[in-house]
Amino acid sequence: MVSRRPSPPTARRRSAKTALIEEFRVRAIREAVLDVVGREGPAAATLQRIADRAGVAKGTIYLYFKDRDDLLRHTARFVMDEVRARVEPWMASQATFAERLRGLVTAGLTVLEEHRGFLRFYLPLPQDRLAGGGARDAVVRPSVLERQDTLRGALKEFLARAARRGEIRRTDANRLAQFIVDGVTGAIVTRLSEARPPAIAAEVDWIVDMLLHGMSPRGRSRS
Amino acid sequence: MVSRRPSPPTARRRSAKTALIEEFRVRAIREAVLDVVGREGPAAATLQRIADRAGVAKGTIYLYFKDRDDLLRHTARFVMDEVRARVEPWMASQATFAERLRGLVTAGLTVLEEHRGFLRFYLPLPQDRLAGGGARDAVVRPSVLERQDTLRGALKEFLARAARRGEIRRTDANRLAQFIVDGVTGAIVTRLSEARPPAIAAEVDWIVDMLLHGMSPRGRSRS
Amino acid sequence: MVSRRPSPPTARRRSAKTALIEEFRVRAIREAVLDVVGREGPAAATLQRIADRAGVAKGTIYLYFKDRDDLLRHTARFVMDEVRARVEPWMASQATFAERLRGLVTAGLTVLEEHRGFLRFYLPLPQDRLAGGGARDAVVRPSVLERQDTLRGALKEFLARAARRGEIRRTDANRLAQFIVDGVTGAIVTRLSEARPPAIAAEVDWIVDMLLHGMSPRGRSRS
Amino acid sequence: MVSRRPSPPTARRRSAKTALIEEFRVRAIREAVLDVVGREGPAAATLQRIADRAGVAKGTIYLYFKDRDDLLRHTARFVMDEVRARVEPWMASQATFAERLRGLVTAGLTVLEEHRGFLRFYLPLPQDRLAGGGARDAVVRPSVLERQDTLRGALKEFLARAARRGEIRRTDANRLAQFIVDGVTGAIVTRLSEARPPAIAAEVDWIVDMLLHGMSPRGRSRS
DNA sequence: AATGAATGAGCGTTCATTCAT
DNA sequence: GATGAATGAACGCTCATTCAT
Repeated sequence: MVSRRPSPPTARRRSAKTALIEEFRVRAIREAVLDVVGREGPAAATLQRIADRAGVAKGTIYLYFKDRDDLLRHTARFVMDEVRARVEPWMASQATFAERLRGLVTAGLTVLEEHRGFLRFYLPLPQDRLAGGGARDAVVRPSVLERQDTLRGALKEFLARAARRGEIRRTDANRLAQFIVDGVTGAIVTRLSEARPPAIAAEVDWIVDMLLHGMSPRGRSRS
Repeated sequence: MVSRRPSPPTARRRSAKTALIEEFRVRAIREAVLDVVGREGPAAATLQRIADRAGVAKGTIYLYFKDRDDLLRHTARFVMDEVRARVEPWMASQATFAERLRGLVTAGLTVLEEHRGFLRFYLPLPQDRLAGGGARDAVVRPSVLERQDTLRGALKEFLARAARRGEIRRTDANRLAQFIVDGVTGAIVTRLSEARPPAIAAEVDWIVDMLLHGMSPRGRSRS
Repeated sequence: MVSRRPSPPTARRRSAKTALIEEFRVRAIREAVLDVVGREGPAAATLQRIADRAGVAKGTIYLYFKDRDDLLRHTARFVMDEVRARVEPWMASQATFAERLRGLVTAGLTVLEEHRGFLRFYLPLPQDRLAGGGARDAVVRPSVLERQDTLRGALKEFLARAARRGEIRRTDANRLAQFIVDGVTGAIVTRLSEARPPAIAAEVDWIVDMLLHGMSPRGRSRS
Repeated sequence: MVSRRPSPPTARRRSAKTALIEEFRVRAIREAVLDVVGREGPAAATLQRIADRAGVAKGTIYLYFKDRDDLLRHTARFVMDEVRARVEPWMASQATFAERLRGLVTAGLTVLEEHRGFLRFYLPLPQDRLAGGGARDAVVRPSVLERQDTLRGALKEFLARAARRGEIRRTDANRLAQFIVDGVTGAIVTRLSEARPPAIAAEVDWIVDMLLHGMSPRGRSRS
C-alpha cells in the first residue's frame, strides 16, 4: 500500500517482482484517476469508474491504497511532486536572474499544462472557478498544501537570495513568491480559455516581463 | 422561492410582513451556507448541516429554494454581485490611474476577505487551489461565470482605456486583467497565513506597486 | 369533523349557520378530491393540491377531517353511498324480475359513470388495472368493503327472494350477487375504453341478457 | 440487471455460476415483492421492506433492478406472463367449446389464486376494487396493459371463432371477453371470503354454467 | 374559524468499503 | 493477489401534519 510509509519490522522483504507489479498497478490506477477526473470531472470519479479505466477490479484498488482519500491524496501529491521536480532545478541554476525566472516559469507552465485535465478542477480555470467544490474530495487539500508550502518556501528563499544580490528589489519575499505562483497559474488559466493561445515561449516572456517591470508605461518615471 | 423571478400576474401581492419573513429566512439560510462552506468546506455542506446552522428544519429550505443547486447558485451569485458592486465604481472613477487601481484593489481585497471562507473553495485562493472540489457543486459554475465574465470584461475594458491614454503600457488586456485578479487573490492568501498581516492599506500599496513596476530593482534599466 | 360520529355529550349544539358552513366546506373539499384524483390520478392528490382546488388553506382541511386517510375514506364512502342509494330502491320494486334487474343495472351503470374519474383509479379500467396500487391510499379499502358488503348483502337477499319465487333458478345467491356486480363493473370498464360506447340502454340490455341467458346459442338445448 | 436486455457484444459471457446467482437473487427479490404487496398492500412495498423480506440489503436490489419502477414492472410482467402461459393453450385446444371454456376458466382461477395477494391490488378483485391505489405505482400500468391487451385480444378471437362456428351466440366479443374475465375474477373474491370454499372443479362448473346459460330458470322461455 | 410557514420522518437512490471465493 | 457481489450509511427531497397568528 502506497501510503504505508514505515513497513512493519516483521514484514518480509518484498520480492523484486512483487515490487514491480505494485509499481505497475499503482501507476495504472493513478493514471486512471488523472484520466477520469480530467475527462469527466470529480463527479464521475467513483471508484467503479476508476477501476474500470485502470482495468482492475474495484477491490484491487484497496490492495494498493488505504481508501479513496488515500488514492486522491497520492494522485495530487504525484502531480505536485512533478511540478516541484521540474521547477526546483532552475532555482539553483547559475544563469542570470531573468533567465532563471524564465526557466522556472517555463517549467511551471509546462507541467501545469500536462496535467491540465486533472488540475482543471483543483486549480480551476477562469470558466470553472466556481465549479470546483464538491464534497467528496476535501481530503485533497492538506496534502497539496503541504507540497505547495515546500515549493513556495523554496521560491521564497530563491527570491531572498536574488534580492540580497541586488538582482531584484528588496521586498516581502513571501508575498512575492505567492505573487509569482499566482501569476503563472493565472496565465495558464487564461491559456486554457483561449482557442489559439500564444506559444509557450511568448507566454513566458509576457509573464516574466510583467513580473519584472509591471504594467506602467516603459521608460516612465515611477509614480 | 428565491429563484422564482416573474410572479404570475394574477398572484396577490405578498404582504409586507410575509416579504420581510422571506427576506429574513433567505438571508439566514444563505449565511448558513457561507458559514458552513467557509468553516468546513463544501463537503460538509449537506442540507442537514446547513439547516442546523441556519436554525431551521431541512424542509424549510425548500420553501425558499427549489433545491440544493438553486441554493448554492443563489449564494454564489450573491457573493459575486457584492464583489462587482464594490469593484466596478472604481473603474468609472475620474481619479488618476494609480488611484483607481488602488481603489479597485482595495475594494477587491476587502470583499474577498469578507467572504474568504466561502470563496476559498469556489474562487480558490492559491494555497487552496488544489484542495477544492468534488463533483457536487458543478452547477454553481454557470451562474458565477456569467458574473465573473462581466467583471473581467469590465476590468479588461478599463485596462484597454488606460493603455489608450498612455497610463499603462499597451499589452494583452485579457492577460493583464487575469494577472491583476490573481495578484489580489494571492495577497488574500498570504494574509490568511500570517499571524499579524499588514494593514489593508499597506497591502494594497505593495500589490499596486508590484503590478505597476514589477520586481526589478528600482531605477535599473530594463533587460 | 365529519368522521366524529357521536358528538361528546357536553358539546353545545352547533348553530344552524355553523352546520351549514361545515356542510359547504366538506362538500367543497370532497369535490376537490374527486376532481383532482379524477383528472390527475392519486399521485397528484396531495393535500396541497386538494386544498388549492377546494379554495381553502391546507390547514382548513384538518378542521373537517381528522387526517388525509379520513378524507379519502369519507370520499370513497360518499361515492359508494350514492351507488347504494340509486341501486337499492330497485330491489324493493314490484316490477317483473327482468325489469327490476334492468333498473338496478342501469342505476349502477349510471352512477359509476358519474364518478368514473375517481373510480377509474380505485375501480380500474381494463387498461389501468395494474396501475392502481400506490402506497398512500391503502386506507380506502376497509371503508369501501364495508359499504360494498352491505350492498352485496342486499343484492344477495334480492336474488334469494327471486329464486324462491321461481323468477330465476336456484343457485348460490352469494356467488350470483358477486357475479352481477362484476358483470356491471366489467361493462363500465369496457365502456370507458371505447371511443363511441353504445347508449346506456343498449349496454344494459346486453348485460341483462347475458346475465339471464348466458352466451350459449339461443334456443339450443343445454349441454 | 434484469431489464438490461441486449448485452453489449463485447461483454464476456457471464459464467454459469454467476447467472445462477443472478437468477436466484432476482427470484428472491421478486418473491419478496409479491409477498409484501400481497400481505400488506402496495403501501408497505418500500424498498427497505422488500429488501428485508428478501433477506438482502437495500443496495442489493439495485444490482439487479434499475430502480423501484423497474422492479415493480418486472414483477407485474412476470405474473401476467404466468397467467397467459396457463390460459392460452386452452384457446387453441380441439375440445368442445364447453370443455375449452372450462379449461380456460380453471387455468385462470388457479393462477389467480396463486398470486391473489399481489393481483388483489393490481388486478383488483371486485371486493377490493375501491381499495387500491395510490400513485406510486403508476408505472406498472403500461407493461401490464401490453400483456393484458394481448390476452384479451386472444380471448376475443377465441370467442369470435366460437360464434362463427355456432358454438355460442353471436354478440359483442369484446364485451363478452371482459365479462368472462370479470366472472372469473369475481369468483376468486367470493372464494376468499368463504371459510370452506367449494372445490375448484365445482367452482368452475358454476361459473361455466352461468356464463353459458345465465341465471334464468332452466327450461324457461327467453324474455 | 382559518391560515400557511414550519416541521421532520421517511422515501428512493448512490457509492465507498468489505470479504468470501 | 485479485475479484465483484453485497452492504448500509448517508444523501437530497417530499409531503402529511402541527400550531402560532
